[in-house]
Amino acid sequence: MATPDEPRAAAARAERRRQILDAATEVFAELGYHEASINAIIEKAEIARGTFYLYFESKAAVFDSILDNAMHELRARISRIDVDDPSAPAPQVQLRAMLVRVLEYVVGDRLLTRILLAGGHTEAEAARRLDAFFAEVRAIIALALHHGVAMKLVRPCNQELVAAALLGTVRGVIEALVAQDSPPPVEGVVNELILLSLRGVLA
Amino acid sequence: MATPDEPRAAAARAERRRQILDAATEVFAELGYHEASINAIIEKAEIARGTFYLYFESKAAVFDSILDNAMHELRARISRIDVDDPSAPAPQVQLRAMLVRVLEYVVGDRLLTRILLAGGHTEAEAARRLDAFFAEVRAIIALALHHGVAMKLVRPCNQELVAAALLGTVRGVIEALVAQDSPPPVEGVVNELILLSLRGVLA
Amino acid sequence: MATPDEPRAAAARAERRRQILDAATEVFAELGYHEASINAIIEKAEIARGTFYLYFESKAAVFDSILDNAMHELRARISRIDVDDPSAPAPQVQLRAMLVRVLEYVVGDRLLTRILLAGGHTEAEAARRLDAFFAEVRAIIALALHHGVAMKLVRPCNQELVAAALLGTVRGVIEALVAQDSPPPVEGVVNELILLSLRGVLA
Amino acid sequence: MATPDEPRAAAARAERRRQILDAATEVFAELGYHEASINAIIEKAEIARGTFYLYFESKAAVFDSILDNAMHELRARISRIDVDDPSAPAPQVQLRAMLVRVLEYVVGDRLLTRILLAGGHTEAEAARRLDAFFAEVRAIIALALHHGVAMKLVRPCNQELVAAALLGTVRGVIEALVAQDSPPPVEGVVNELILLSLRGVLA
DNA sequence: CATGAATGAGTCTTCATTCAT
DNA sequence: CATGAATGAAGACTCATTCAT
Repeated sequence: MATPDEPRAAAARAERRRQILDAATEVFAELGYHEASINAIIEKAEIARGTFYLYFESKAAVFDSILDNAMHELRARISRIDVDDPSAPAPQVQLRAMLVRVLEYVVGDRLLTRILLAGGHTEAEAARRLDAFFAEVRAIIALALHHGVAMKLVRPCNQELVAAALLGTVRGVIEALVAQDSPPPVEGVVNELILLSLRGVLA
Repeated sequence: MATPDEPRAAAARAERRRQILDAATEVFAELGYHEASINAIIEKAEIARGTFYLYFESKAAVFDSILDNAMHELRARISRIDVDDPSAPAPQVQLRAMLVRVLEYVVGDRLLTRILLAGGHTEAEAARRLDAFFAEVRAIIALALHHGVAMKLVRPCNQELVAAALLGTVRGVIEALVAQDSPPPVEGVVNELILLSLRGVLA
Repeated sequence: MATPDEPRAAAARAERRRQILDAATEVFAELGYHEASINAIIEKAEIARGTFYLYFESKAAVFDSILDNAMHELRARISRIDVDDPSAPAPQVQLRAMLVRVLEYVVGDRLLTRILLAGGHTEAEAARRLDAFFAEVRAIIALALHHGVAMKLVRPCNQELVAAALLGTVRGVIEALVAQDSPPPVEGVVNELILLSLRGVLA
Repeated sequence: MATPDEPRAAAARAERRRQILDAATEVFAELGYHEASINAIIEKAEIARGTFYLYFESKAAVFDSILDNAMHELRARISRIDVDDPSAPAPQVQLRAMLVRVLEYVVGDRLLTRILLAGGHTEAEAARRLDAFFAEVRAIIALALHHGVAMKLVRPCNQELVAAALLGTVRGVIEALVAQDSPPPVEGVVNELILLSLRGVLA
């Protein structure tokens, strides 16, 4: 009797989850982790208090889930630049494509991005994972620089430091983008970004 | 009879205030605004609950005071670059000196810096002022770019965007610095930073 | 499915509210507004701290609610005396009936009455409303005297002053009544009260 | 060396006490016992915090002292009416004189009177003594009625009850008086009061 | 599964009182 | 005597979480 309902039920469940996640995202983006109350979330999601805890075990859990999802999406858009495969596009082309993907995602979900960049989530677990994520990205950049230097494409430099700097550059641009109500087309922004960064590091 | 005591009393008061401010800075840096409890602050400062309220009217007030102080110090170290006065040092020299001043301050008070960069201080007033501060800095950078372009020193670019990017670059570097237990000498960092940024924008 | 529960839930809610109101009335009557602590109220009501705030938004709010209710009941028992309608009972009969109604209510809820007469409720809003209430009653008495004088039933007098005096008289009697553990039958008290007051003002 | 200073010192001490008492009276009259803070009192008295406790052992103590003083003054103005001494003025004359004395005092120190009538001083000791005072006055009135009945001057009545009523009458009038900014001459008020009360009780 | 009433630990803040100078 | 900095007990209120229906 339950069997044929199961997939339908699972779908319904996933939908519910989504509904809560969306409401929570809005609330967290607007108020930050601490000021955001379960109350605000369940009101926006139009569910009862207890229902919330049927889908997430705590306020921290929704927050982590939201962040995880965002980091997952970003990871999917960030790829190591392939310099070995001769059939791959030129490094600059790959870089540009990646930046376009990232910025488009980021601009497309400004709420999420705001949460991601807000920092100060004393929610311990989330803070740890977010740090880890940025460390990961920094490492990717550092590695790219390393390869670049080896290939004499990039000037010699303190790669760790420059990676941190470049990550900051991108974050600065993203912050500027998501702060605006109607962000400009991503293409132009990426042009500036690449111009600025590449000239800074190329040999 | 009371006269000679007055300055001493005032000094004692200032000292006490400092003691609280220092404790609060530590706590805010470690836990963020919300998780930081008055309890934690007074325990670290080794004072009684009431004493705290003798020196600050609320938790928000200490926090604001800490941030204000930091922003004040930073403002004092940030100066517009003088390109008109022929007796002034070359722009690049001025820029380097400024960056050294700023980074040295920032590295010297890592706790404060962490608070400054943490963001997500739902303390409304503080958030507002911090935003204003960064907007100010961004405006200074944008103006410098503007002059640079006019003087043909800087390549034409979207100055607002590049200013946001450069501010991000510096923040990225600062974050990397304050995250380390024993930060490297500031000079070298500034060299990298200048190399990276200037090459990115010069004509 | 939810429909039949709704009225039951509403009833349960009203009951809970009553339970808190009753506990609070006892506590306020015994200790006065300020000494009465939320703690004392919830202990007497045997509910948790949070539950209290589910039904009243603040200590002041319960207090106001209690007073409002008392004033409402009293207003319902106080009526202007009708001297125009020939089918109405004689003024003295109406007066007596009103006093019986009022005193019976007052004796029936001695706790409430004590709160009402206690005064000194620094709870600003409550104080304002209570003053307004007594002013209202005084005005009704003054008007009655006014009519009485016009009809030559009442001797000429400073009506405002006499109204204040008569209100005081009734309050004096009420205070005496509620101070006793087993108040005497209201009828006798009303007899004395009417005898005393009427002889004082009749022409 | 100390001896000749002693009286002077004692006088200074008494003056200081007075100064505090006056300030406290103002504050208590305006704010009531609970809202009145030691802070407000010492500010108005222009003394230091510790100094207050040199003259009164607690907030309750000042309050008690103020009330005691007021009750003392009133007691001095309230006297049993002498009906036995043939050389004494007629009872009604004595009564009138007493009421004039009382009302004049009461109008002359409206702040004190407000405190006296405010009630709701959860300050336990004060409440007890105030109750005792009013009980005392009520007893005096009851006794007078008793004598009056015995002498066939007063109609038979429930003397306790009527005493409570009459005390209420006077309180009602006093309240009306002290509520006004510029109270009317006491004589007229006493006339109304006597007319009202005597007619109510005379045989 | 959904509900929402109930819970109580935890927070900030006030203020009467003390005591070293 | 006078001072006022320091104290800490006590109070009102919030909000994440649980659980009986």
